[in-house]
Amino acid sequence: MLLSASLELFAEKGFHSTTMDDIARGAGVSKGLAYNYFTSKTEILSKILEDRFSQIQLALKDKEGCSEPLDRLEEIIVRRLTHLKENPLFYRLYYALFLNRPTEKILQKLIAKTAAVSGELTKEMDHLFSQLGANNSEMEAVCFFSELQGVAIEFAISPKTFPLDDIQKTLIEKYRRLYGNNKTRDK
Amino acid sequence: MLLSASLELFAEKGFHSTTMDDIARGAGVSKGLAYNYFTSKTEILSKILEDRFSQIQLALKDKEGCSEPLDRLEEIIVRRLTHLKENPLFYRLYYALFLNRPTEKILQKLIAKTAAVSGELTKEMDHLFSQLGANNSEMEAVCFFSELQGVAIEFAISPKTFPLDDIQKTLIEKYRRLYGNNKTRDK
Amino acid sequence: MLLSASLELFAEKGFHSTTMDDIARGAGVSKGLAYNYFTSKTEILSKILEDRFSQIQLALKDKEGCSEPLDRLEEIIVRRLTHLKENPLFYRLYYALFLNRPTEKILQKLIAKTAAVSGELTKEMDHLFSQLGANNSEMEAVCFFSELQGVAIEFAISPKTFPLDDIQKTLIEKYRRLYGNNKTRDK
Amino acid sequence: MLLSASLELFAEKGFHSTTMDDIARGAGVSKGLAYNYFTSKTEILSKILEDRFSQIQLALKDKEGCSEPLDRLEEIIVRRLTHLKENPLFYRLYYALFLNRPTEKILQKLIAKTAAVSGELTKEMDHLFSQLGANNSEMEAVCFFSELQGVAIEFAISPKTFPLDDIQKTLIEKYRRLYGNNKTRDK
DNA sequence: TATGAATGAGCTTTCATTCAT
DNA sequence: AATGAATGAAAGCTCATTCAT
Repeated sequence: MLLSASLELFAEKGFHSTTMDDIARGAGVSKGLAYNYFTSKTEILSKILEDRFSQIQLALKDKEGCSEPLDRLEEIIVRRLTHLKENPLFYRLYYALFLNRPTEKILQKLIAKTAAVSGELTKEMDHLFSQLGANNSEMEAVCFFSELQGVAIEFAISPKTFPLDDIQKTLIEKYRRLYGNNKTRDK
Repeated sequence: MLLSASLELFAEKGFHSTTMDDIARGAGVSKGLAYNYFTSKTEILSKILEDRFSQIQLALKDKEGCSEPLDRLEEIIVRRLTHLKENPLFYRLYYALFLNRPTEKILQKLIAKTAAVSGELTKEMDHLFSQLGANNSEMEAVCFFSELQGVAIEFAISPKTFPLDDIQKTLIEKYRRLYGNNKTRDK
Repeated sequence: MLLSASLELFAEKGFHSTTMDDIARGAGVSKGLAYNYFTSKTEILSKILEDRFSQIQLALKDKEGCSEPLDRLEEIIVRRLTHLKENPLFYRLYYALFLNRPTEKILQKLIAKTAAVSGELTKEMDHLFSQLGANNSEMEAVCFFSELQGVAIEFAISPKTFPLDDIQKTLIEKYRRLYGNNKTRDK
Repeated sequence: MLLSASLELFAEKGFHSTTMDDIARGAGVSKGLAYNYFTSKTEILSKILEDRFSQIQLALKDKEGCSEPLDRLEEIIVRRLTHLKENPLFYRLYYALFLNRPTEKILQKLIAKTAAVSGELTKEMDHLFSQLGANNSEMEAVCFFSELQGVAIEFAISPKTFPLDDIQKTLIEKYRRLYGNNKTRDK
């Protein structure tokens, strides 16, 4: 309860503009009780990040099914955007943290961790794009990753108005058009 | 001087984590003098935003040259990413502000303004994509915009390591492949 | 149990640095239960003081035996230092309280009481020293009292390393040498 | 100014019972300004200790003059009690700290330092007492040291009523009587 | 009798802002 | 135009005390 109230406030107002009074009020408890559960405001933030972090890893990892590369690409897009759709607040907070790197050691570690995961994912995409016959699969992977990130951020900023489902379709279609013919071409 | 020092600090540490002492020290002036130039820390931020804002409008507006749609698309990408490359700090600050909406009225207005400009741009892109024969030109425009945003943010976060030039090429090539044949098809 | 745990903690960390959590944990009971026995943290402290206070009075009072003044002096030294050796924690707490006078009324009263007892004791010593032929028996008494106090504090601070037994011997010998010959001289 | 106000308050009420508001009010400045001078309440305390510490070392060190041992003993007593008379508040604070060892690292170090100095002094006294022909010069030194400490504490607790000058005389006379005849005896 | 979750007053500390110089 | 000492409101956090169970 406290964590979800905090997430909402952190995402909306930012970590620093959110006071412990805000959090306590938001969670319907006293400030003192909040400090029974967590030792500091920073710890609340890091717990939020940790909690979702494992989820994200599970949700986003390419399951390396035996399916076609293009299907896997689609699957990756869908999985990522679905997770995004279910956690808009978290992603908003997460990207905000990324943008102005916190000074706290713990948070820096967590952020570094997620960056490492993104790096891995990009490598996997690299492989996938090379399978799809991309000229420069590495750049293609980075580009793809940034693209998804961009969509994620736009949605995170205005989850109510951003047409995520349509964008998802558009994205998938785009990549199908880009790489759908390669194989036939190769033949 | 004061504005550029502030921009650097705001971008790096975030608005709230930057103190007026930091700013004064960074600009090599006294705190008192800073308050002769600006009435508040918030005003410094809003001046930074305003200053760049006109630039951005000039730099990014589609000049509606008579050239081919595909060339115009390329031009838009290049112009935007060039501007980004020249102002990484500003973009980092800008996106951070977008992510945790400030409570100050002035800042909210400025943000709303830039959002409006983005909206216009998206409309223009809509038109462009329809010229290019996109099925759903509106979504295509939003998607394109998000894509650029994503690249921008990735670069803003790590301007030294992100391969912006390569990504630019990749992006352009991608769109050329996506829409390059449409016309011939139409013929 | 609660009182002895409290004494240990108060003596070691000081009254203010000891929390009710510390006390409850130290005594192996819940915080709530501690408040069933005592109405406040201050009350715990005052009960500790009161409890030992009667002991002290009994233990230290000069029994005015019919023995020789010098023997009585020795007896007083022994009695006091023995009591000290058996209650190092209490003395440490007691002297600490004396040094920074607490603001609570109850504690002030208790401290005033013990001061009164010390005053009485000093008077008795005055009498004793005049029997022993001291020039300025009153100052001698105060001096003696301070001396014992000093030894007590040194021992209270580091009960494990301070050589109390040897010091006791030294003290006794010292006073025997100081006043041992007086009588014979007087003869 | 701030340091002396703090010393007064710390000595009177104890470190923990003194708030930064008390200190600021006592020094006639705002709380904020106090934090311009010192980074924390603990730092104020440690500065007080450090400041006086060098004084104490200078004031108390046995100058090892060529004079007679007994004269040197007297000199040591006089020097110490004079310094005490001039800094009653400091000594009160100092002894209080000694009694309930603070948890802060810096303070512990300072206290350890002073303890080391006391140790040295005791060694010097050991030497002096052996010169004076004491049976057990080490214990005699410890005893002497405790004695002075006891007088110091009594005075520190009630500087207005404790007859320090008379006690000083009494002490000196006592030691003269104890060791004054030794030499002649030896002859 | 016994618990520990819950409270809130009060503490230390920070920092945007002011102002005497 | 320029300084930085000074302010005070507000933040994070602690802990004696209460209370539902």
